[in-house]
Amino acid sequence: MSKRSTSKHPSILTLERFLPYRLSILSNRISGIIAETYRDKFALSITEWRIMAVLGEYPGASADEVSAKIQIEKSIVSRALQKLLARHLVEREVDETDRRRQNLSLTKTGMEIYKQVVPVSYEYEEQLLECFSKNERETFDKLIDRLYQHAESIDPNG
Amino acid sequence: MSKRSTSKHPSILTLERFLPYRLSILSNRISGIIAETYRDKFALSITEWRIMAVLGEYPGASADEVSAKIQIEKSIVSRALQKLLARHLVEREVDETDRRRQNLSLTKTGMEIYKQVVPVSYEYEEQLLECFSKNERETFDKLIDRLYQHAESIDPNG
DNA sequence: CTATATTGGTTGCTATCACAACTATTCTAA
DNA sequence: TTAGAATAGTTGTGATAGCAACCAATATAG
Repeated sequence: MSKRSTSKHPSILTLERFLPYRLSILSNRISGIIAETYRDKFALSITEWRIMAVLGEYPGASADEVSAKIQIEKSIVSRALQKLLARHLVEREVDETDRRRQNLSLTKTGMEIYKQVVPVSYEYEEQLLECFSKNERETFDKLIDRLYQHAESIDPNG
Repeated sequence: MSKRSTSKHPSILTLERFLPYRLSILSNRISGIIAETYRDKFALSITEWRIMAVLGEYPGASADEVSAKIQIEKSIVSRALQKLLARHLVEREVDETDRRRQNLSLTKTGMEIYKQVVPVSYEYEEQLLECFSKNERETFDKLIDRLYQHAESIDPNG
């Protein structure tokens, strides 16, 4: 517990130096740029693209599995899927061994789009990482992963 | 401009290793935890808190300045402000030298809340950074800032 | 001056998100 | 078996985000 209310911190919060804020701004910026590209070039939202990305990696996944994978509410996945189905980028078939479940996969068209988006994404990532040396990339990678692991273990009411 | 379409990248995108995705997940996780605290303990949304944080740092700021500072659409700031005004956490007065402008500041109550939220925020940040050494914190700091600077310079249609 | 552009701020509209309720199917345990 | 819990997925609803249109005040240019 070891929580004390002595003033070990400043009494004013400088937003620009506050880690959660900075990560949020950074992430918004980085996602925003690529979201624009996905939208303009492929008419896909980030969520839609993430669903397709999962299906590219794991064909036959269920909506629930996709939802868990990309950490997006299943209702949101459900509605995004409706659009992808309507555009025939994704198809689904009822799993015969468990008729609650629907196995999802990219259609031929969906796969064509997928194959176009993948390199664009990698190019963008590459462009971002230009500002780091090889060493820095590895460090950044490691630190991000560690922070994520650590954050997962934090109890909001600790 | 030195863009090649030779397959220097894999043909499948592994979402979990894709930087923009990882940053987004990380940021969501980190903001999500603290959002819960703000909501439960102070009935504030992240946006509302950010507005208050700016006003704590810069009393007398205008809605436009707040909006620019926290990089949130002015319409969203406007609506969030309505709530803060209704709860008497923030007050505003028309600037007499420019009657379009309204100078915002925390009320007495708002300041009390502010003083409670600040240490909670710092504690949380501290808790997050536990997983880094002093050196790693500095490195992470530097890399984040550099990446942000760099991202700002990227042309989406480059 | 006065027409026009600019700026600070609000409002309308639509899309998206979060959460809960609901349907249908399958699993579990008496 | 069969009642109740669990699971896959959809839908309803309210809150928030993002964009554009808008109003009012001010600044600028002819």
